Amino acid sequence: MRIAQTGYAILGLLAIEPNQSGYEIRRTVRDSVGFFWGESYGQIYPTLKRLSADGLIAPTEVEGAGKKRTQRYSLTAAGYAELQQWLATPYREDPPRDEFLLKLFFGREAAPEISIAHINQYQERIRGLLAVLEDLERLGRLHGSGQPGMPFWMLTLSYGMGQLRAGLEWSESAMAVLTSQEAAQACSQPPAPFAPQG
Amino acid sequence: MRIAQTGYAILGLLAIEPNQSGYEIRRTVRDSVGFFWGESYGQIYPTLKRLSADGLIAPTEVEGAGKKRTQRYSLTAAGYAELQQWLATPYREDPPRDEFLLKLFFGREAAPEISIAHINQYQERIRGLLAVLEDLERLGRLHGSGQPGMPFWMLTLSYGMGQLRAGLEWSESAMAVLTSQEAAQACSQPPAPFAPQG
DNA sequence: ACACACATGTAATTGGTTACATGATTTC
DNA sequence: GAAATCATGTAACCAATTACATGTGTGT
Repeated sequence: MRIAQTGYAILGLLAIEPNQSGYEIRRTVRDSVGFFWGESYGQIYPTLKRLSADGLIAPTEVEGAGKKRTQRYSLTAAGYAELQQWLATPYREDPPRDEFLLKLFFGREAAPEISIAHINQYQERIRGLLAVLEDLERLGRLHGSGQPGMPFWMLTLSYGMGQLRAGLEWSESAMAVLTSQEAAQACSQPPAPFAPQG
Repeated sequence: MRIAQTGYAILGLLAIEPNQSGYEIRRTVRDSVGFFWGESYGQIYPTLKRLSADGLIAPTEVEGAGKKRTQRYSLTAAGYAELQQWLATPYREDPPRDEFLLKLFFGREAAPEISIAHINQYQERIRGLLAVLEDLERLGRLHGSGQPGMPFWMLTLSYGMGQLRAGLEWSESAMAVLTSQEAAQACSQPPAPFAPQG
């Protein structure tokens, strides 16, 4: 009966909106929490089976048949209890792994243009995400009254926006550094000595 | 000859400081890039073997023997080339998974105190990290002249600090929201209906 | 006719963590 | 004498991604 993160994500989404299929859950994830959470079909469908077998969710509605069939699920009381218990425990602080920062950290082993390209990639992604979050916020303000989860959703949104804006600001100063004399000089110095036998 | 992230992390660290053992590499990771990167022994030692077999690193120094023995490695020319090639490719944008935000997103399914506890946990972690980064920055300024990688290291540091400070600021406003009438009200409303068969 | 969204699922692979096992050396 | 750090390594496990397989319905 051990449940992984994906399981709790599904329980939570079904608590907000019951009677969803695997396909719909995945779309909901993408469109609402996509900027801080992701799920793939390869994870969702088996997890749905598992949660159902454990009695934490139950199939509610079936539409169509055979290859064209939509199976929807809802939370059971046990599933809701499980979700609440999970919510009540401290969140897991998993080890960070940021390849962007790692490449930047090693930046002096390459030409400055390489790091500049990474920052460009970063800025593009950030700007894209920021646009998405702004849309999300606007939509939330319009259609969101009556939705009891809204204050919490907005909290995650404002978190994301704060992080993104800070990242964008930093990236400007990073650009300044990378186009400076200092960076060019650092990159032009010879690398540390190698071992023989290449 | 396919190398994973851990491999590149090791190559990069050996490019900065040659002649390091697995143990030292792990310490270096923890103490210098620990706020955005982590490595475990279970990953480091097998990877060192592999990189060595592939000729990207080579054993340079051995100290002691038997159970007490330190095996150090350095980059080969091929390893440095591999590192540079990796640096020159766009960084991988892996799917985000932030359990903190997920729990906060589902916050209305629990009592407000639950979410407040999460924010407290968050603030504590952030403040701890911020202190670490400030130390790191101070140390860098003192002993860091002559280190050609310094500008890049400082870039990752300022990135981290920017993110942390933005997070801290956000957390204050989040606290205000969570202690408000609005939050209490949202949490007191009944959950969405369950399926039968619990 | 073609592409895209709908819809469910499996299999292979990966890249990692955690726990375990062992022992020497240093510090309090 | 206990605890922490130094030091290397293996085995079990895990949760996830990716690619594959299959087919329907809708819009252009």
